[in-house]
Amino acid sequence: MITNYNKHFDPILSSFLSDEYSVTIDSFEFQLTRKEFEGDITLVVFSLLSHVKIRPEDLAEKIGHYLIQNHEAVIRFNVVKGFLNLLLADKFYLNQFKEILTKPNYGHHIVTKNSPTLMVEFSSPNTNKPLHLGHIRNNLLGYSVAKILEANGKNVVKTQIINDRGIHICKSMLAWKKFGNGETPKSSGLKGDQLVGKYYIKFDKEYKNEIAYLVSNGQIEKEAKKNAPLLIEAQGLLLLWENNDPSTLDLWKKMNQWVYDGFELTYNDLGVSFDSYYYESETYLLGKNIIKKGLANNVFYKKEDGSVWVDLIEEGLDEKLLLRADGTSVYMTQDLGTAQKRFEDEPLLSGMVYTVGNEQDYHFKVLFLILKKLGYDWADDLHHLSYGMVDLPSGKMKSREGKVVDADDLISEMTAEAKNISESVGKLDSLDEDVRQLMYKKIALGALKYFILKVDPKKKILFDPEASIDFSGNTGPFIQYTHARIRTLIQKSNLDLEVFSSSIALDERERNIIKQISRYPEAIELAGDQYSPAVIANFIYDLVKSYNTFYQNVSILASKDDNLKSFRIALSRKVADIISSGCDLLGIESPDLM
RNA sequence: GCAUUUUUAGCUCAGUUGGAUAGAGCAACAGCCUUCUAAGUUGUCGGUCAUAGGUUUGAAUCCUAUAAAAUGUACCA
Repeated sequence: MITNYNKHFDPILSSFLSDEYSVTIDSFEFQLTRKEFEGDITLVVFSLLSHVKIRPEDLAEKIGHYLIQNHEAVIRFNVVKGFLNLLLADKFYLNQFKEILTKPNYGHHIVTKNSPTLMVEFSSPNTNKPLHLGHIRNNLLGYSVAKILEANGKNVVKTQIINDRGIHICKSMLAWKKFGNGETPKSSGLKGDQLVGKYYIKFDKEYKNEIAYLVSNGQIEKEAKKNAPLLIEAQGLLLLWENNDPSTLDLWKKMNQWVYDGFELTYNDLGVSFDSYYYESETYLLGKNIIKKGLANNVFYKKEDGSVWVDLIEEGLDEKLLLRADGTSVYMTQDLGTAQKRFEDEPLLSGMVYTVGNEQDYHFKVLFLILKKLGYDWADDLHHLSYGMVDLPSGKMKSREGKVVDADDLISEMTAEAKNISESVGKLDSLDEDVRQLMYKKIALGALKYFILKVDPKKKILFDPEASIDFSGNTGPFIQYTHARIRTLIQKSNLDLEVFSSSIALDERERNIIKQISRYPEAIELAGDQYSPAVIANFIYDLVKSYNTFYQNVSILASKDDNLKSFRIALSRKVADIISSGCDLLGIESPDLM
């Protein structure tokens, strides 16, 4: 179904049906005509039959005749079963195109101070290990969705909650203390997050050794896992941290800072950024006041041992623990508190989007339900942007075991590959060395981002490091390349003004392009409704395909007719603008040269 | 066991929310660079839309059952 023709045809169809059959229908269903039939758009007549009791062919025929006589855009029609195919005048498309040209930020809704504010949370890393491919998907998705929501007229606050405390952080701290010999990012030349990650892996290795040793001395594995000295020591460190032990806090701050510095570099490479930050070390005690409130309202209840629970069995879920018997909070408690805090921090906030993997579908279902039960009016405006895992052929990535596709490694490998390919096809040779290096990176990231964003978020991605990511076909570089080609074409055209009259006979390919670009606003809205960059990616790809067949078959600059040439350049420019805009929504750069 | 999600060409994915004869890329094969950039383009090959029922004028799309896979299943975060 398409909607951008409704404003042109709904009124006239509506009045026809009311005059002829005394029925009131004010919206009609159109679709693009299949290429094996003559026509541009197709009115699907079937859905009208419940109101008008005649054969679909007859109704279609009548409507067709009426439109020819009463709507200047319709020049021919044919009827196949219940489908009324309408052929529209070139002038209609030219006018449509001219209308598009007058809208500077075509497809984007304007954001004002009064627009609703949304918080989009993504990234949310642990500070004990570097980012891997799974985090890349999270970052790209969150960032792109934030952009898409902006394009849909929302004020967006991009935020992340940093998981900077807990036993896992203490593990890497302890390993560094014991085995690090004072190693720093400076002394080792390692990126800070890589360095800390190294000690997280080191901990796991030594810990496993200890378990093996204990088991060989007769302990059961389950016991050995609890009794290993390293684990006990790490737990001790967590206790010291919670009691604000100065030297522990110092080490914690120092190592976290290394990680933040390292992450910053990776975020820069990925081109993502944030407007605000939340730290779990500051929020992990929040939420207890909500528990009190819930108890007072009988939304929650207390068990004999003093633990607090919520009963969601009526909603088809389970009972969920909110506060342990000893009064300490759990993950859910924190999230309740953090949500509330954010609405206090941002007075204009009207909703939130959580970019978190589908492992936590259940958690967010429960979280949102509890907030709703507690009566927060914003509880209906929370959305869990759930996405599938990125798996390796060998299974799940496990950073403890070092079985990951490291984000930094992947980016540098792809940059090297972009360089290889550029050199072998002889592109970019004219550029300076440093500009060229930047270009390789833009192309590499274009490939990576598109590879990830073009698939529906909820589907899992299987990434084969052996196969690597393509640079030709349905890929980011293909889109970037088409964009660059159009930009140089425009430059070579040397036209000061792209003004043209409406007396042009359009080529079928040109009509197709106009049809496609006129649907860009729909695509942006759909992407926003579905929180799915894939919608944009696929839209842009289709447009690029259409433009390429046009480009391949029409010598644009060779045209003797200035009017036609102006039109074609204007069309090309609009296509380039939309590609560029779409890439921007995906966080992909679209260089003018390539 | 229960819950959620996924299943479309050899591989990776689309499929405009129920419309006509299901589309791309990769891979394989055959063409197109003296013409605006060949990371391109034209064509060939490739389909029991997991399976079986149902609803409907019409189903890859909605419902039910079955199968396979992934994830979750509460005092980890």
